[in-house]
Amino acid sequence: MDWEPGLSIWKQIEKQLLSDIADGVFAPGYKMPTEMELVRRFGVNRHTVRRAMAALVDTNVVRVEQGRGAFVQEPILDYPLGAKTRFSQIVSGRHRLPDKRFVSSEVLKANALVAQCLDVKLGTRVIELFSVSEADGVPLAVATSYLPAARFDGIVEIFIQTKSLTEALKRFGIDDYTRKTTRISAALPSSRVASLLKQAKNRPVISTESIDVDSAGVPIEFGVTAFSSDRVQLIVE
Amino acid sequence: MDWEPGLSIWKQIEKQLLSDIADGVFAPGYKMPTEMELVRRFGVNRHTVRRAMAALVDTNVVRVEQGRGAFVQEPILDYPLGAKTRFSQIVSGRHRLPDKRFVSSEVLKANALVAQCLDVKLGTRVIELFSVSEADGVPLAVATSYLPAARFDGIVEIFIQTKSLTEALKRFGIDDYTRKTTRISAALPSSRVASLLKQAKNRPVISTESIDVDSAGVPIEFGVTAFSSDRVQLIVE
DNA sequence: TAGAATTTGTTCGTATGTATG
DNA sequence: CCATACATACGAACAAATTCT
Repeated sequence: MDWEPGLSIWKQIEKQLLSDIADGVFAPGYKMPTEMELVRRFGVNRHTVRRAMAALVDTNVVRVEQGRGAFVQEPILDYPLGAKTRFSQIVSGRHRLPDKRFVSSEVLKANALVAQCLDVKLGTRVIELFSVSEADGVPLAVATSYLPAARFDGIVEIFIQTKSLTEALKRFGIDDYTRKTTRISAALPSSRVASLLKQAKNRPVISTESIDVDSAGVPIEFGVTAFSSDRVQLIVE
Repeated sequence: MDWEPGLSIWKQIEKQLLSDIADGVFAPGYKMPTEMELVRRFGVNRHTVRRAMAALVDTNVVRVEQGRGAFVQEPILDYPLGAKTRFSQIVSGRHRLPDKRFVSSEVLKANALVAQCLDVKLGTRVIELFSVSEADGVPLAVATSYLPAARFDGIVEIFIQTKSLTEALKRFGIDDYTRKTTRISAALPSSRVASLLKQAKNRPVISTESIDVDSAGVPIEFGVTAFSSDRVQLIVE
């Protein structure tokens, strides 16, 4: 690399790395070269490389983790939390292609939490449905939904076909439902969730618990969702 | 330890540990004895101890972290996110004693994010104010507030006296202000934030960015808050 | 699961060029 | 011309976190 006079070397390196990222040489979510590799590539001191990287961290273009490396920040989707927000609408409204992948489902007896949230008796049979929400093929969240089995028998098959819970609920006569309350917390993902999200186990997830009710106010779904904190931000108005 | 007949040993151990926790022998947030220590204390096999611990994890009384140990879960404060929610009201409403500790403050020039959120020119002088919000002496959140320096000159001293930003803003003629939007994400804390929160660096925080506006709609404060995810849960109606 | 290797973070020290008064 | 301050750039050593074997 030959240096233009008048502009400091670290700024020229910053510029070069920035254009590499823009060109997709280093893709979002993936690891950047190590400092030593960049030292060799640019033929400068490690401090100089670090100065350039620090500038990229400042502008939120990359994120650095001690002992692991530097990673290109992914575009963050703003996910508004409202009574009627629907995943597919939000994602396609951002000009990204939404998809909801079925993972697995099971019928089991409601534990204390599920029973309370769905307002059913302890031990009532409920459907547990795992799915992954994606945008442009990148997983954004893994959702666990609980629905009363008696009322929604066979909904899983419809969900697999339509890839939409909203759509599946319509087939059961529920044209409209609203989000009641949402509890928000943060946690580290289990290895299963981390692998479904295709993210490192040490990156946190935003975890939400929410209850959807039909127009009569009867709970129809209790959902636990883990959002990748690197790819999604929740917005409250 | 002598075992009562008719009740499985692991349940008796669970009961004993539960009462130890209730008695404060193991305090919230602190480490439980290691499995091997419990094995020696109860004179049983490690599997029996693990069975009891698993029950405590199920009921969310303790949390275990691989390689670190088991920790007594702390009581989780539900923190409603609303346009007019005030920290001290929420905490005292839960019959806990709120406190807001001043940490440090500084006057500096607004960077891009701060300038945009406060709707001021880049480089405008702003007050940066760090504080820790506590309930019963336990830190719940560290807050970083940015206020335009020109309008709120001397507010830091008032904040230190009154321990309340709401109160301090009143002295500047702001009797009422509302939260506009809140962005919610999750992250791992910096070492500074972790130590202020008195929590492990590998436990995530819930991070919020919010803008407060006065009754005329003019931004008066931009706040970045890191909530301990082990002690606080955000609630959206 | 214990230690080695890898990778980033921090702190010394040295030297150089530039702007300022 | 000199003194000072400041940003840049390089070198070496060690600390801390993670990953590999």
